Amino acid sequence: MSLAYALLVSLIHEPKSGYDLAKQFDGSVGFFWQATHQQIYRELTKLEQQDLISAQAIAQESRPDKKIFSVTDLGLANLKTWLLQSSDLAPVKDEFLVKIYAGYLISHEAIVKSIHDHRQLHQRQLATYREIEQRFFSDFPKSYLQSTGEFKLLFAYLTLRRGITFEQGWLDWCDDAIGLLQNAAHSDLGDT
Amino acid sequence: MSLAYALLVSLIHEPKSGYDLAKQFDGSVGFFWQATHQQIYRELTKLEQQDLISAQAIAQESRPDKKIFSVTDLGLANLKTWLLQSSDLAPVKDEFLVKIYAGYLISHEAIVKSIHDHRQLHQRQLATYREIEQRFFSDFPKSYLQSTGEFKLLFAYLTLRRGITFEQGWLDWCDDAIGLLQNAAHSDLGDT
DNA sequence: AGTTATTATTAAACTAATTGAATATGCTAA
DNA sequence: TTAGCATATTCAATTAGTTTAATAATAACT
Repeated sequence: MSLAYALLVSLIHEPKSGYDLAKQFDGSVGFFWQATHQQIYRELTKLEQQDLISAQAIAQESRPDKKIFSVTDLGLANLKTWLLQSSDLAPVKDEFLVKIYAGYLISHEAIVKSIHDHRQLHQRQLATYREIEQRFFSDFPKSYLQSTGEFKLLFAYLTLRRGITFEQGWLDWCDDAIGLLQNAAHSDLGDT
Repeated sequence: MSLAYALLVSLIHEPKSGYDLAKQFDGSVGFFWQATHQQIYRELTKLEQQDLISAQAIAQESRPDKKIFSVTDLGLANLKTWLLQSSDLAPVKDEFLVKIYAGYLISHEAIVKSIHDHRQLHQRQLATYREIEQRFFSDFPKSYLQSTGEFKLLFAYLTLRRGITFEQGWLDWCDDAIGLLQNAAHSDLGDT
């Protein structure tokens, strides 16, 4: 259900093909809602049947032909209705935290290593966000407050900021956790 | 796949029935991995067939009979193997962020209201975590470093800390976002 | 010339997850 | 006393998501 709306949001931001959507939705909606190309193409077919989007066939010479999808008036109306509905908290489903919870079952070193590895993944994700920030939002929010109208950017900026503090929160947690585990290891060996 | 391991983790922490598992797994694993009772009962059946867990039928007088599941040696071995494998970043799937991204399509007031509403949900979740912290971990990590052996608690504490900073991060973001939107609204109306 | 990579879409099979009930027992409160 | 609630589990149907791969066109490298 939400996938449909995520696609509408991406398409209203900028009309595009299923292939474009499959590559990270467009580098922004894709950061907080992903799906495989299979899922996307199937959903697009459904959305077209419901007249929420319409396809424009583009014949290409140097590449296979493609279909560019745009949101219809009906689709936009549907989307706006959805936007006004309140959202539940997104259920957290984090395999890594399940593993941490059961960390007492394996060796200290193994857990510290897995936290360290995981930290790197978050570090990389943060770097990606930082790049986007520099490239597109280096003058936010100062410059924003002088110009009017381009609200699209403001909202993209808000979601980006959430991504950044989320990843930073993970990095802090990893450092914290490794510290605690090393303290625990020391007090286990040293102080008797 | 991961559901199976989440169940094993919860059951190794403490053997319990499908019904118990369905009520938030046990108030801890359930915070970062949830499933409906349907899903849980089906998965338990599978796990039993694979000899990863074993059931003990408990006849009860004042209540319907139940089955208490425990993790078998095979189950524990499987679990440990899984624990040693590295985890990908948990994919973020957050409907609320999709709505924020499309916030420019609806009125300023509507967005601010939805952020405010969402903030309350996170506030409540944070309060839940804080209660758990006070009830079970009020002396952490100080007291922990003096005692040895009870690693179970340490790891539960680590996951709880992640939950707390996650929710606090959301609260900060909401305040930030509302502030930015109100500034934007002011500069729109006031400064011409 | 042939292999690999990228763009672009579709098909089929399967697994996981959600939704809505049904069933059964006994307790509690109107 | 009977309606509703908490415990406890199971069935059926549907929807969502994953996996694997087929198809097709061209670019780009070797």
